[in-house]
Amino acid sequence: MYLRALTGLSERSVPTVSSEELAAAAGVNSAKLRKDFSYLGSYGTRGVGYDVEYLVYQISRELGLTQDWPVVIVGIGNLGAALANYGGFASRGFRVAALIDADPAMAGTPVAGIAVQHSDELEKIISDNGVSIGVISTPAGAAQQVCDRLVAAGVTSILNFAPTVLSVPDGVDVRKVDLSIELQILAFHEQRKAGEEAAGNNAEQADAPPLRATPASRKGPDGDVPAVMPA
Amino acid sequence: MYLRALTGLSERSVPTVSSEELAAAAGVNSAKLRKDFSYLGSYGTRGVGYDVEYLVYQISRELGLTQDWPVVIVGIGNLGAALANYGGFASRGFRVAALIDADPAMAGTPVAGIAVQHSDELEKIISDNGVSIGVISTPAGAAQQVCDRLVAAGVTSILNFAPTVLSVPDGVDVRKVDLSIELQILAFHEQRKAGEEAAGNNAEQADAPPLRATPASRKGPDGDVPAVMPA
DNA sequence: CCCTGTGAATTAGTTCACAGCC
DNA sequence: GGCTGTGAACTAATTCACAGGG
Repeated sequence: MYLRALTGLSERSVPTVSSEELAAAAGVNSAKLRKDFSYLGSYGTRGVGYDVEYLVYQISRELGLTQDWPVVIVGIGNLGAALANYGGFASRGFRVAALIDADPAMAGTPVAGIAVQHSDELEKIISDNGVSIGVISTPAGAAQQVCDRLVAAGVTSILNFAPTVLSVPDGVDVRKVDLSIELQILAFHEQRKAGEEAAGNNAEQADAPPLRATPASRKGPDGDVPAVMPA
Repeated sequence: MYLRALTGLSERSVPTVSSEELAAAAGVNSAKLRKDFSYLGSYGTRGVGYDVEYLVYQISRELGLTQDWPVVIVGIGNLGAALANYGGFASRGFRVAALIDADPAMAGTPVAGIAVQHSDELEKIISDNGVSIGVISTPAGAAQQVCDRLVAAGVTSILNFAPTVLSVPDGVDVRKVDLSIELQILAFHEQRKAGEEAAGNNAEQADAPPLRATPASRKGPDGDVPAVMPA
């Protein structure tokens, strides 16, 4: 989050920022930002602020983005192709080492400038390129099987776009991206906006989903309107 | 999160779950789950647990997923097409009301069974369909302009896949999806795995990024290894 | 004098532990 | 007897507020 804000400043050639400014850009309290950064080291200058470029580098390094991460994308449908074309990867140290698809007809087709390879080659590709991160954008039915092969071939981190829960052995990380979750969050806020005819509430881009003031004790079938929760 | 776990149970026709079981499936503590659910009402039965279908419905309703949300997708490249084809939307109450692209050559082309419409029609489509949620999957350069038109036409929630920060008036929600963030998180854990030659650490799919034990006081140029933070 | 870095104070979130109900 | 619902206890996160350096 901080890195994204800093990258923006960097692009606009801003040389330094104060915790106050950067916190505003990132949408957090400045004390929180200073405390967060203090865990990385003392990279600021009292009376001045933080050097943007230096901080970008330090955060990138801490996040492991200064090294080269070869990744493979398995499942080159629309989503796989979109990911292969996604500009944000390269600038973060991610290199698309290979695109893999089970469809023999796809083999050889260039997507984002890289020829798609058949899944028979999966194990060889992983070991030849020393890939430790795999992206799964196959249909749900194929995901677990692909996952098992990736893991057996040595992949230890998996980004799963398929709508299935993957099971993996200990020591392997899986992160699941559900494209509808964000829409659900928007719909939730949207619903609350609509229900705000009564009180004179403030509408903004809050992230917390307020519901009810106290644990409540309703029961029985529904029908009523969402209420209000702590914070 | 709970809803996803419950949907899985529902598909396997499991009639009831205890807080313990559901908590395990969702990866949280059972007391937390019970407290969370208590904010929605008393939907469990002591000695038995929660009725899966009933709970699915109650949570869906609270999240606003039992109503129909027409959405438009603007920018029908690979990503837009992938989103249009994404199965997870329909099951959550999201209905793709229209696909919009600025390229006149795209107009009329069916994507996911829906004919792409030209962006000249944007305002009319929004108002005819009562759309309040828009998805932007255009290139970065077009995003702000599209956003402005959506907002002017009455859209009050925007899901932004373009790699830009959008500015919107008060009362409009924007959520940004950065596909590389999840990869960054994986890379971070991956880096930490690699750096674990020293201590006999436990590797698992932790979500928290541990860094250093105490605010620290290093300075000067880099070169050293990530350290360890609170929890 | 401005702005960082950080203990102390405060606020929020989680877990415990058990009364109460099925 | 088993499991929910929830105050109380505990743990974590955030913010305050200010000493101290540039």
